[in-house]
Amino acid sequence: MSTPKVLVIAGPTATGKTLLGVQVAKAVGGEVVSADAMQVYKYMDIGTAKPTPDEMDNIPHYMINTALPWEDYSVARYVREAQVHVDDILSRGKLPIIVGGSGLYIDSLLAGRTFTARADEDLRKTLEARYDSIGGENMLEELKALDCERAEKLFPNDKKRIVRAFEAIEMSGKPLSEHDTQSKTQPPKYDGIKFVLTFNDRAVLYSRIDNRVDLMIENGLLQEVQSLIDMGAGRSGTSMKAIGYKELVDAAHGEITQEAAVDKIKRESRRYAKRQLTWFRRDKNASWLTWDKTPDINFGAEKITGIINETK
RNA sequence: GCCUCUGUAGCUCAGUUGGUAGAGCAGCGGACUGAAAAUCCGCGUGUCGUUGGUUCAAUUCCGACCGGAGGCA
Repeated sequence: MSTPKVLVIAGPTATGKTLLGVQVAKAVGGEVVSADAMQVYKYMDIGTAKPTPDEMDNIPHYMINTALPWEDYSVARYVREAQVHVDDILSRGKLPIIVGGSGLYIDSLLAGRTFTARADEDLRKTLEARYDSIGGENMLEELKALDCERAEKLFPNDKKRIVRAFEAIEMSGKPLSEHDTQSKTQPPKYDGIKFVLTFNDRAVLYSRIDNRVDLMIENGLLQEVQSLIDMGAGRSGTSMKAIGYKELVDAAHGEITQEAAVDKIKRESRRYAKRQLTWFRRDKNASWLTWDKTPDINFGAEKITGIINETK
């Protein structure tokens, strides 16, 4: 049995992924599986640029609104749930189209990765407290004895990953590096035909991002954030770390002005787009679709459709 | 028109008692295996307004010019 083929449309924010995904879906008989770490949250529509029913245009979309903003979410959960949809689409003879900008989610889904369990709240808190009290240097030194390979890749300030490395050992009884190495030997679950969207000129991408943020504000992002606060979405949750939300929550608490918040959202979005590009550049199997001034959806859809039909 | 101040990185500015310059912000590159829109690592990117002069050497001193701010008229 050969590895099933799926289409991937990735790229930084504001490059036309949503529209292109739908158009290709219509052309080849596909359904969209979103790969976006923030669109999974219900009630977060404007700030995550979630596709509207209009934009979806009767093409089924999965992995959107599958979690609540106050829930803990993770790649592991994403992969588990998304796989079910991808397999279901395949079983009906249709093409799964993975559309999104969360590189880790896309790669993990294609690889069919499994993850070592996460710690319960208590263990994590204990590890974090230890990091805070003895410091990153010492913590890394201790990690060397348990998982040298992992420790050498990490920096003292990377609290999140250091804590996670200890946690993984506690939960699985083996070093994280061992798990990673082992997982790399697994054959991929899906064969992704990958496309990455971007702009020829970085400045064009950035000005689109700025415009998009202004539009989000016009469309009521402030109210959306306020209603999330009213619903009790605390600042500590993952969802409220999303760009556009954390800044406006700060503004709602009077810590920064609204104007400063909007500027920061733009800047953070630009940086995020840059990080996304770094991630996708690493993938040598991806084809790039480089727009000039504006996304040429028809051109892109034709090109992708052509390639899909060839590989059938 | 005259006088004073000012012109250094994309922006705000520091600095060189003459030996071609450095901070913050912005920006750029990279990493990433249960928080990933998260988290972390690395990198000054510059005809020092222009043009003459003095000098072994000028971004620095002097002159002129151009641009900006203020004052007097």
